[in-house]
Amino acid sequence: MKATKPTPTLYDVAAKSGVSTATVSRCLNFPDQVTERTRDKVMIAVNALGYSPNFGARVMAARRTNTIGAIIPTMENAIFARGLQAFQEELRLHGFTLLVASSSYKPEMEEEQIRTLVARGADALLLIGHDRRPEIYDFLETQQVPVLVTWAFDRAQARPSVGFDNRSAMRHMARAVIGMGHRHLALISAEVSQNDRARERLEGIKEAMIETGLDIADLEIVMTHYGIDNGAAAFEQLMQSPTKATAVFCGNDVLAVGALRAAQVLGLNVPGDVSIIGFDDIELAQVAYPPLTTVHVPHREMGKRAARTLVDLLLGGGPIEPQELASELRMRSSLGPPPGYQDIKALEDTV
Amino acid sequence: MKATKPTPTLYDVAAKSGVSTATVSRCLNFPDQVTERTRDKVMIAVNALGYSPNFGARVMAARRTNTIGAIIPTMENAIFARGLQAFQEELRLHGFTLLVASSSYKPEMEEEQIRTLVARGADALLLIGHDRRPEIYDFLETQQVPVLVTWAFDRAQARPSVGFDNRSAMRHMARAVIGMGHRHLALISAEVSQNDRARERLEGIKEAMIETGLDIADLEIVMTHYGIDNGAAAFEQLMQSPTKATAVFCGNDVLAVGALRAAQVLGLNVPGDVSIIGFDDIELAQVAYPPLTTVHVPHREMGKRAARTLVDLLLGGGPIEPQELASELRMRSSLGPPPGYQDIKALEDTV
DNA sequence: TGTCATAATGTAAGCGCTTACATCCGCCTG
DNA sequence: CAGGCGGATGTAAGCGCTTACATTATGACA
Repeated sequence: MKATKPTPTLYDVAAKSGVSTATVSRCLNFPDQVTERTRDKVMIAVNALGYSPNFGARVMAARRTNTIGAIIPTMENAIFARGLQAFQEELRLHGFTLLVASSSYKPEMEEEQIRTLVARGADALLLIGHDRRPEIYDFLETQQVPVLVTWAFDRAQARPSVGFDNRSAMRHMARAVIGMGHRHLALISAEVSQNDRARERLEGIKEAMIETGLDIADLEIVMTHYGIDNGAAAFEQLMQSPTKATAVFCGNDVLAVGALRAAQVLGLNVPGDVSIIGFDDIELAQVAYPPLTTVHVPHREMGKRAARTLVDLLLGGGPIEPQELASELRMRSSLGPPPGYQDIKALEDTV
Repeated sequence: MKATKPTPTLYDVAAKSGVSTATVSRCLNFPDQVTERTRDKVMIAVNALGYSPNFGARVMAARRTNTIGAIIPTMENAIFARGLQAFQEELRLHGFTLLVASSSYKPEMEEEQIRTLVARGADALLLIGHDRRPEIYDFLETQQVPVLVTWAFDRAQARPSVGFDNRSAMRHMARAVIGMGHRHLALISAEVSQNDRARERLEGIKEAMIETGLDIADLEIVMTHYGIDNGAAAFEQLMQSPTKATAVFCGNDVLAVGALRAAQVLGLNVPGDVSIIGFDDIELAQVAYPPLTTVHVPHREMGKRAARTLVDLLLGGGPIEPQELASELRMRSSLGPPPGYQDIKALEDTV
């Protein structure tokens, strides 16, 4: 195309500084294996030439890329952003680079991205959630690319993960909601068939209902895609149902904010007429009106730990240590007692 | 580390299918240069062996990575997320991969990231805004890595950009605000010294003030870092000033949402007591309470165009065509007339 | 059937780096 | 002062692929 002045190579640096290529390479990769004198000579040449090592050649010769790939469902909102940022920062600290791709919550797309990242030489992969065709895991195994799952923690799963227990987090929240007196519950969720996180959150609600003697058949569920507008539409749909729920759980904060908006449009008071509960605790949750009761996920901590885990694995070689992080309930004003509520619980307590 | 069964190479495939390595390579890269018969033979071998080309080797031999790097100031909030997502989607369509890094709004960090991405063989770079030490641009030139600037558009700058004119966008907004009767203006901005976007936005306000006969010395400015809490703190500071502003511009929506929250805490009615104006129009802006008047930036379109531009450049080789996109005012309820306002403008109009 | 343009395939030279191994040098020991 | 040792440096063999160029097969045409 344009063959102007060629980029300087290791040979140029070696020639200019009067040492061998091996020494230059060592200067760059293992500075302490080289005399200070030599190192200075070399660095001067490096700077003078504006030399920068060729990635491809380096990868090929060293047979590793120092790159870690991550595939998140979406970049469009802040759900994964904070965790990913922390992940990246930690990786950088250890000299690794992050390669990000997003799958738009589509499994086929995720598979393609996995293949792409592997083809690009990712030394390891960070994936969100466990649900995935076994073929993919086989492929990863064949290619000898280690995988760490995050945003979920489930001992029952074969793959190691660094994350939190979606089910128990949601169970805790549901208990709190039921404890406030709510009996008519609803859930706006993502499709659960290929999303273990969504499925686990749903299960959490069911478990809490069973514990407290509610009939899980009464849980009204609307499945939709994540998105503010979808959340709003789903909420409207729920409000048209005959058994009007007094508490609407949402699969994440984005849906919940949509629900909040729809409530406003419908002239419903939150939490006076209906309570709305989110999940994730992204910035949106605090800023929404009214502020959203939600499950706080330790995004940054999770990202950081995931990075450390992967780095340890890649450098040390030891097996991955699964880690469970705690999530917390953030009680804000979008949750209150159901309309016309008398303190049944207080009554029960006296029994 | 672990030297189990080695990954199959192009040679293995060639041997297994009884053709030369060149033919295998062509099969994979330019299928139509090869007979169907041969192609089938080769593909069978590829599948049988589970062959996947080695990225490093490919990069080295072909001298390009099909990777484009982007450095954004932050991943933590949604400011750049949507644009980046669109950028990535479009790149993917053309077979390019995106390498993202974030600089936390720190110039030194950005420089380091630039070097890292170049070292990783990015074929081109997408950068936010123009402000950057000349040395960096020199480096990029030496390395022959083309750069596209986005999130800004300024004909006066040497580098090509695909974006919008921050100054004129803010000028339009300021005109509208002044037109509503506001005379006491304030701005919460990021430090402008190394941020041309922030600087241009400030200039836009000043221009509008000059146009309308206001004294730019009266514009109260608080500089802070982007962040909800910083926005809140800055707003509180402004509200303590003797000449209380009736309209507070914010460098972006994140700051504005912080201001909104601070107003609520201070018991100020928005826009009754004070108007608050954002910039960017991210999701937060619509969801905030009251909904934020802001400058709508065509994030997705910008990302997409930037991707196309870079792809065209890399494939076609033609020079980069700078493109200016339009931004729009989004008038929502956080902006209203100043307290006790009489319609001076209507009066003026009759003159 | 022989020619010749054209398409298909093969040959082999790198791409720029890392690293195992060889060499060299300086200095300590006996 | 010879011998030996260890640290610094040099030599050169690949890493797995692409691609310019050489060679061979194909088939249209006279």
